[in-house]
Amino acid sequence: MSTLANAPYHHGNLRQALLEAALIILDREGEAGLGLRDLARAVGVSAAAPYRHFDSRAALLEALAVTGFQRFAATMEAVAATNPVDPMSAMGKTYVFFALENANLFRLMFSPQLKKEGRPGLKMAADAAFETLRHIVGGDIRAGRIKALAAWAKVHGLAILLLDGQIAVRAGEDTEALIAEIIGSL
Amino acid sequence: MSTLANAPYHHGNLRQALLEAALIILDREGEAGLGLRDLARAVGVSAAAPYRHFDSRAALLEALAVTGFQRFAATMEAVAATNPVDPMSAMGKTYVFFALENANLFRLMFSPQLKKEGRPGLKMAADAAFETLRHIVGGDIRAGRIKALAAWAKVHGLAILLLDGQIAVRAGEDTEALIAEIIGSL
DNA sequence: ACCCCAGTGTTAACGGTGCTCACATATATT
DNA sequence: AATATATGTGAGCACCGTTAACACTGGGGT
Repeated sequence: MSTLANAPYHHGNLRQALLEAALIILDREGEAGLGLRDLARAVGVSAAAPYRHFDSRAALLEALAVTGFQRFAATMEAVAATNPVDPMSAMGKTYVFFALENANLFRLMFSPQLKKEGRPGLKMAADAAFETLRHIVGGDIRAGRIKALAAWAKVHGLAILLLDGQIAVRAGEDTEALIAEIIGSL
Repeated sequence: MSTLANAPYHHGNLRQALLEAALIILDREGEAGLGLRDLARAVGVSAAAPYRHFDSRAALLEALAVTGFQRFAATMEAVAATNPVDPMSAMGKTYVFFALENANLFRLMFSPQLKKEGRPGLKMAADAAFETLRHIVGGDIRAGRIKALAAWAKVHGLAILLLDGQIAVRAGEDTEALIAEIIGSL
C-alpha cells in the first residue's frame, strides 16, 4: 500500500520533481546555493537518490540549462507569432527581458562552468535555440552575417550588463524604456 | 638570518605572492580550479596561512578581480595614449582582446558569484575602470548616453560571446578581422 | 501465480573543501 | 631586554559531491 500513508518508497517520477525543485531553488538562491543535499531534502528523498537520475551535479545543472534554452526559444517564438511591426527590436526586447526575468537561469545557461566542450547536450540545446532565433529574424538579416552578429552581441551584452547591475538605471527612469532606446539605437 | 637555507618561517610578503600565484592558476585552470590548499602549497605555505591575508576565498577572488579591473583600465589608457585615428573602434578592439587574452580573469571580473552588493571594493574598482573608459572616449560620446551604452553593450556582448565560443569563427577566418568588422558595423 | 530482476531508493562512508582555533615563531615597539 | 603584535603551523570541524553495499518494489516471462 503506497497509496496513502506517508512517503512511498519509490517516489514516482523523481527526475522531474528534482528538476522542478531545482529550478525554484536556482531562481531564489542562484547556482551556488543549489546543493544536492538540500535539493534532495526539498523533494523528500535521500542525498544519494539524485544520482539515479543524474550522473553528477554538473549533469543536473546541464539539464537545467537545457530547459532554459528551450524556454528561451519558446518565448522568442511566442513573441514572433504575434507578428510585431518591428520584429528585430521586439526580439531584442524579449531577449533582454527573458534574461532579467530569469536571471539565475540565464546566468546558468551561459555559465563558464558548463563549458560546452564535453557537454554536447548543452551545446545542442543552445545551438537549437539560436537556430530558431536565426530563423525567426531571418528576413531581416539578409543585411549580412556581420550585422546579425553585431545585433546579437549588443542585445546579449545589454542583458548581461543589466543583470550585473553595471548599467545604472537612474532614479525614476523606466528600465523598459531605456532598453527599448538602446536596442533602437543601431 | 632567514636569508639562505630553506624556507624562512615568515614568508616576507605572502599576500603579494599569493595573488601572483593565484593569477597564474586562475589563468590556467579557471576559477573553479583555484583551491586554497593548492594555492598555499604552490607558494610553499600551510593551508591556513592565506587566512592571515584574506578573510575568505571570496575575498581572495575579489582581490584578483580588482587587479583585473586595474589592468583593464591600464590597458585601455595605454591604447588611448597612442592617439589612434578612430578612438572608439580602437577601444572596442582592445576591450575584446583583453577579454580573450585574459579569459578567466575577465570572467571572474564579471562573475555573478562576486555580487557587487556587499562587495564594495570590487564595485569601486569596476566603477573606476569604467570611469576612465568614459573619460577616454568622452569626446566621442557627446552623441549621448544611449549611444554610449549601446556601444558598450555591443562590445561587452561580443567579448562574452566569443569567450564562450558562441560566435563560431569559421575555418580560415581571421578572428581579429571579424572583431573589427563587427565593431565597425554601428 | 510465481519468481526474479532491473529500477529506484537508503544508509554509511570516503576524500576533499573552506574555514577556525590553539599554539609556535618571528618582527616591531618600548 | 621584555613584551606586544603580526604572521605561519597543525589539527580538526562541518559540509560537500560522490560512491558502494544493501533494501524495497513493481512488472515481465515462464
